[in-house]
Amino acid sequence: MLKIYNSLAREKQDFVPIEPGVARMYVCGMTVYDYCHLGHARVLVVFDTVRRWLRASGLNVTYVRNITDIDDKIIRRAAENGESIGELTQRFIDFMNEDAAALGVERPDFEPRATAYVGQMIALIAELEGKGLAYVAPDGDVNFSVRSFPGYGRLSGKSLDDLRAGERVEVDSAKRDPLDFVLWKRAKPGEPSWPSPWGEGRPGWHIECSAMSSDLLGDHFDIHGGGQDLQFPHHENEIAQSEGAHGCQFVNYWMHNGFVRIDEEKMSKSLGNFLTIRDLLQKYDGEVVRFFILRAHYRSPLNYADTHLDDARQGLARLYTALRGLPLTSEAAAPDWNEAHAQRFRQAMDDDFNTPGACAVLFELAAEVNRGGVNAPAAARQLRALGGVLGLLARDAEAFLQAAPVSGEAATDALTPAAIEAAIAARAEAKRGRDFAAADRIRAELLVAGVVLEDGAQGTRWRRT
RNA sequence: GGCGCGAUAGCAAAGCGGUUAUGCACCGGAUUGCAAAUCCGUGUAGGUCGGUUCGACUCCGGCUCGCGCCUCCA
Repeated sequence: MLKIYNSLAREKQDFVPIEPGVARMYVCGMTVYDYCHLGHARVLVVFDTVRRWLRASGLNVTYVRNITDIDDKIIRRAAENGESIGELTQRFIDFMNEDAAALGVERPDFEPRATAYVGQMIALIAELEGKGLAYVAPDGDVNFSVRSFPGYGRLSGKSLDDLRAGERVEVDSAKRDPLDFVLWKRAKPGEPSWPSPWGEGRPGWHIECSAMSSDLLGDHFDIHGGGQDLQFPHHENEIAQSEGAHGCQFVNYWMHNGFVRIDEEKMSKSLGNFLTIRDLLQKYDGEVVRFFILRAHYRSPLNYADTHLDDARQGLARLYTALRGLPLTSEAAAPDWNEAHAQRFRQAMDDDFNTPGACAVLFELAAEVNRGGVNAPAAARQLRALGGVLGLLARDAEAFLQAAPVSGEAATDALTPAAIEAAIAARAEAKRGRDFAAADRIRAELLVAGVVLEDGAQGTRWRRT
């Protein structure tokens, strides 16, 4: 039985889908005005893995991840660049898709763009206005009235009075309560706008997700995910909008992934430690990055450091080493769920997506393979199959182990496979003449170039460090 | 100020009231011309003080330290 930590209940709960055999999930995606960073990578990978596990559990999953393609930052960035909003957002949507693919993230079933759902947003706002939950402020914006929605603060565990007492809530005279938030922004000159019952304007951020999720998944669905930082106010506001408008429960299970830190410091542009996925892929294989993310539990903080990525690379290399010689089948094979390792794997994943525990099982399988014996071939197939459930180990083992650096200095200097094979042949010749000094010199030179040799019964194999 | 989370061996990271997590690194052995890879093995844990218990890393409480949200943010 799958258990999910539900942020709403603040405890692990059995996952019971609304419709038996079906899981509907929505995850807050990117605002597309810049490159995706490591924090985005974590949301991408974590919920991709959630989706894969739900599917492996036999559920028919519908996965929606939205794209915010209209917002203050986008408008500003496009103006700075002197390009249209459409050009800017499309470019970064393409980059996002490239980055996600490098991390082994599958495309969601739906990737709705906010600008394609303005009609639904207007309808939703009108609904809220009709129910007395929204009002037109003196400045022309339409705001949501948090005081009119009982239960506001339930997800974040905040009470309106506590929030009001806080000093960081900005006082805005146009709002009846400082916590009220904008549903519809009145157009300013030169900004993109849409016609509405409240005049020309554009939607607020929070209303997007309420409109797109109910349109694609219904007014009540199973799982809603996102980064921890969205719990308040974004998700709190989504609940207020959706439940306020529809009068029914919005989401059954709320999932929030933890933050990424860099060298024990919060990742931020001002500290200059802001890592984009692109930067990271210069140094590390996308699958290594994915493995790094999955080796920590999704709710824990994840600290980035080069040494941790190096560790992840070494670990993944161990798994791939165990898969050497296993032919790659065109169809991803399903695991044998009756087998002991698979059962432990399932137990871990069923416990709130305990991917570190699941990875441990992968290593146990690798040891089983390496030990040899009659069970080794089955263990290798099982290793590949269970890895596949996590979106890992889908490549040919030698291809992974011999993969050259993608870019940067290391890529330019990297020896070609042909050069390496030539060196190996020269070394074999030296060995035949029992000139071990010459053979060792060749091996040492290759090692300096990042190539390790392994002499085996069937000749010499190589891999990159 | 309000609300919440965490502290596990050199590093990373899980489960678990009594029996090996796991990975990286390290050490010993096997293997190898020597290595590498692999196997076998040893060692290194559970912030601190107290409580519950026959027994606690695991439950409860205090303390210390670290972190997050309360503002756009994955």
